[in-house]
Amino acid sequence: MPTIEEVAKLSHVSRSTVSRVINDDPNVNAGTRQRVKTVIQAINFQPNRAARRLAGGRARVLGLVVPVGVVRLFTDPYFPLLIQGITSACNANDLSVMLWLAEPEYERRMIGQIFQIGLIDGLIISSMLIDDPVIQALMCGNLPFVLIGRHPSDGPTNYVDADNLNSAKDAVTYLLRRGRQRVAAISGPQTMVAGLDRLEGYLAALRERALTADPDLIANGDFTEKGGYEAAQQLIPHKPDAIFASSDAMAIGALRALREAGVKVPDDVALVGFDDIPQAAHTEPPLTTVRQPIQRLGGTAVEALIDLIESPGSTPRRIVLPTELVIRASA
Amino acid sequence: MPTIEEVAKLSHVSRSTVSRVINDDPNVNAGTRQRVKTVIQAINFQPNRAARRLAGGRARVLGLVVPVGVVRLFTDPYFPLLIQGITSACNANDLSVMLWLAEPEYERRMIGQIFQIGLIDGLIISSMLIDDPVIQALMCGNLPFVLIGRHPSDGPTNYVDADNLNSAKDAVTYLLRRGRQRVAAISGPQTMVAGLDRLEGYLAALRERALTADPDLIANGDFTEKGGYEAAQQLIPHKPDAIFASSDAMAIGALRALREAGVKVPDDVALVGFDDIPQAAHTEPPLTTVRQPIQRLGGTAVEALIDLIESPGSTPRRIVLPTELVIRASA
DNA sequence: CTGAAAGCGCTTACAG
DNA sequence: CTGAAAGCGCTTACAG
Repeated sequence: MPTIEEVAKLSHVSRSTVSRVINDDPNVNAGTRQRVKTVIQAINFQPNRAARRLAGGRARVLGLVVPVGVVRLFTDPYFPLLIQGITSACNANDLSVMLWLAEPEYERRMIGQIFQIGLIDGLIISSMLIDDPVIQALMCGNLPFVLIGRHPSDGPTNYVDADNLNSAKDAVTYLLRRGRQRVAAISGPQTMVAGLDRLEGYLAALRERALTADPDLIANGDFTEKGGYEAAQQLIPHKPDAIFASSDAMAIGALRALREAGVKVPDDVALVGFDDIPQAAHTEPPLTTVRQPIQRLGGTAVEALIDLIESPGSTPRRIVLPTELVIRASA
Repeated sequence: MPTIEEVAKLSHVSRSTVSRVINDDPNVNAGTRQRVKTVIQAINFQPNRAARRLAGGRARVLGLVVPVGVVRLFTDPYFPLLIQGITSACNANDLSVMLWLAEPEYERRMIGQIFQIGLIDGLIISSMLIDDPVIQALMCGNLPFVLIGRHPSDGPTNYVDADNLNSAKDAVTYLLRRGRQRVAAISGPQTMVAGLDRLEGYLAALRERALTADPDLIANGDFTEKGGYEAAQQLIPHKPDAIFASSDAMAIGALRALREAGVKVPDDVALVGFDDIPQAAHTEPPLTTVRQPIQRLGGTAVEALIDLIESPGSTPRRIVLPTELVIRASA
């Protein structure tokens, strides 16, 4: 495995100069730079990341924390897509990814690892619970990090998020405009900001039309198919004529409950989901839903993090990406 | 961030001794060890992995290469489950995971990275093409690696695999025993060992009963739903009374083709899949299929790799995990 | 624009 | 059982 020392020898310069070339330091004579680059190519030199990091440079490695159990990981296409978006952006930027899937049993140890591992330049964290201790700890440390999904704290947290509130509001407004009178909501878990914001969007849409929210028309789900199914069962006796589900998985569960209850979609009850997962196009009837730019969310997070690593201490990055209401047959 | 130096100072020993304690070197006096451990606890010291690795020790980081595009990554629950199994085993062993999702455009660069990054102790690679250059390169290098899915080379490669050949053979034998006369196969891509082995199992089952394989009853798929759909369409005119599909995704595609052609499953055509993905239980009719222990595959790979890192140069590890034929309604 | 030197935080012979 | 020293492969002031 070639080292910087060998490159230096072969190109008749010092290690310092080779290091400058590697790091694109402008203070190198063009000819020298060319010579060094040729040697690097020739012997296929790649700087050792561990050494680089240790010496105070960048390892060019990002950490990614995905704190969900198996069930959601493979139930919900959100995560593969997100991981894909992140990986893709990292590849494009010559960065590697270190993945932590948080399992509750190991969470404490994981927190320790992530900080002190000394191996990563920054961290991306997806869908944390609002009061997750990891975020608290991170805010006290000095490792740059970007959240996927905004964090409600006042601190200078950096995040990238879909515009959950406004998309939910738009979706519900759409139902209202189409003449629906009793629009119900199946909310996501209120321990996650996405759950909170989507419900808030629902309420905002009602408020805008001076409608009062009916507690009987709001049922709690947990973003899963099963949760949506049960929530819909709870809702049906109260005769909604539309349901806004905070996730497609829950919408699909609701669809099942409605079918079982003999309720026609969209004739009796219009149904709108959130996410636009692949199955959404293949339900019966196909689901009208809010499309999140999941991969772009991941890519944008990587870019924000790179930015943050390169210019720390600048103003917090808080990026909100727009969504799109995909109208199919269910509403 | 505490360093080994501080631990040494606080416990009144040298850095060497602290290092020995960290690395469970038996040559440390019990009292000293206790004292050092107490200090480590007290200041929450975690050794810097980059430094450790650089100094010749272990970073306690494994690399994971998953060379598939988005489509398969989120179409196929195989990968999330595998990643989960690997992560889980790593957590249990205090190891971190570095993930590379190989995108074709970056594959060459990725290969370079993986070797020379100097950041990982070993590598797990899943579902490589048979002639993938990464494996060639890896065999020449000196980074310990374990394949998920066997490699047909003669070299001393280490792998963990499901028993694809025998499971496929058993599945087909099951169809034959139930009196099916014209058992067709939808094969996986023949550029992957799993595709190869499962087809080989099909052929072996026929051979065992002294039946000749009919080329018209073998159609090529690519492990996707679409591929299975098209393969089945190709098969139907040749009147099979059973189909063995090399993956559930393909079986689901075949089911759709059969339904569209008005062919009844299992009455007219019995259908067996492979994988036992979650949807398999919810098709109409529910799918009889071969269940792979995907998570265990991942966990076993981690253990084999740890083993390999700790005792390099020992005999190659080639572990084949048994599967299970899950009988539902389709055959 | 370039090089010599110190240092990042560890591990590992070596000597005792 | 323990410590002093060298070294892993880089980066980064510092001096020129």
